[in-house]
Amino acid sequence: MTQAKPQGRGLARRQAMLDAARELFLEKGFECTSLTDILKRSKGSRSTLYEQFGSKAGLLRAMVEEVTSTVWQLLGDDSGPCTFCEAGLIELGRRFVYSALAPETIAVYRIIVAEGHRVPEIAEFFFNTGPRTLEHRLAERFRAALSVRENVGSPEEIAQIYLGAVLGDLHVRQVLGLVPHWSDEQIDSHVRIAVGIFLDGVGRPPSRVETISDRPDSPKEIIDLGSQLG
Amino acid sequence: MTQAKPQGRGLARRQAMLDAARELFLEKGFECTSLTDILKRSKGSRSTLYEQFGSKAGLLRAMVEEVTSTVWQLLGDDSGPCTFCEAGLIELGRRFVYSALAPETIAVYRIIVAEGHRVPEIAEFFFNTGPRTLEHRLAERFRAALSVRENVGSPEEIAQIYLGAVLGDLHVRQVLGLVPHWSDEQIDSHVRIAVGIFLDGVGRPPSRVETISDRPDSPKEIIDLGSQLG
DNA sequence: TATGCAGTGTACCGTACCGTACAGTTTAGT
DNA sequence: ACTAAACTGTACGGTACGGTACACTGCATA
Repeated sequence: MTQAKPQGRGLARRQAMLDAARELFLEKGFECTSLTDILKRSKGSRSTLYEQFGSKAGLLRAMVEEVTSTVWQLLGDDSGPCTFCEAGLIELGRRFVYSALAPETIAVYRIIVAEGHRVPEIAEFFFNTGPRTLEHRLAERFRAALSVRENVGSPEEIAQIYLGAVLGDLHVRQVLGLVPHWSDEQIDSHVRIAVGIFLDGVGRPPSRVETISDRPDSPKEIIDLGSQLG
Repeated sequence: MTQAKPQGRGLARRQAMLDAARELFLEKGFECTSLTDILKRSKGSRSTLYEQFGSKAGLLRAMVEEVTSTVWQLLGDDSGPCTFCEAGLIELGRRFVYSALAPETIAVYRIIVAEGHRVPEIAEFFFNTGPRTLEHRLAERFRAALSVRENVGSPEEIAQIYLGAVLGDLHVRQVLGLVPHWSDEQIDSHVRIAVGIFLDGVGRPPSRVETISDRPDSPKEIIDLGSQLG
């Protein structure tokens, strides 16, 4: 991302300013970063900045698009693992969570949440490039893999629930700054558990249609879920 | 919330200012709302505001605490429906989603995300009062209801996954302003589906231990989930 | 070397806003 | 009715920032 002179001095200055903006927005947020801060770090001049981006919002827009495009790239290639075996769901979930929790993603998310009303289209760009695309790809596969059963909802809804389960509250905690950083082990473990529940469920109270012996693959662990009705 | 003269003029003015601040922060965000705006709406004076709250951040803090305390109140009473039958999980999920998507909650969340670094403790207050408390209550019940099975994680983790699944991406979409408002039917349907998956799962590929005939409660709908390995 | 353009550095303008000060006005208690 | 305190309204200071203007510099080409 930080490389010199793609072509001509102009683009080099543009990139330097984008880099400085990205770093500073990530460190201090958008509002608290002044153009002077950015110029101090990028060694550029005010005139050049306005020539390249037109306004502070223009700079934000360019920076968000750059970060968004690169951070979700992991999810773009279908050449990954198999998608709907358990291992595939785990690997996909891992990639999604890593992308969603990357510091750049979190910073961009913070900025969009705060400034979204001023530059509305960037929120759409962010969400469409990331979660929405993934949801669609997942839903497509789900549609092919699952014949619909009543009360189970559309493939899109199932995909949304899968992503929600896999992400849990990791994202909220990160965005609110309640956690310094999640370790790889924590993420892996969380995703693994979520996928397990997504596939098998935690088990239904025995007072319903099924009996324990109806589920020979996991008999003991759902023993008294139903006795808790309070 | 908007009532006159709890006791003395002071508290009345304080409440009027809090109300105006809540409304305006909700409409325009924190940064874009000036004290002049608030004073214009609350009919109060600048001096009184500083006497009551000390600073703009103090006003924010008071407003966030008020909203947070009231909006999660729905979740506070255990006298609700049974907690772990399917109906109970659905009802609890509904309440959680409604609280999380309430306009006041969304607005407060936006503000905290944007200004959290300036007033760090309010983010903690928000999360602890809402999701964290609920997670703990859920986990406690889960611990009692489920005997642990290997690879399934702690009750806390299961609770987090439950909340994540139930919320799906509704919250993100709302926060990013991509949706005007969710209808009650949409929320109800989403929660119902999520709880279904949480309890039963979507079904595991037949290439694993179980066979189709092992799950007589939902035989047809999981036919070729495994054939999709990419 | 001469020329022109791209980029630089800085000074400046207008504006918006937080926070304070202060004189005037309303309310409540005696 | 008198007085003290609470509240109002406004004006002002200080500051920070976005955006513009403009003179200056360095590099590349003819």
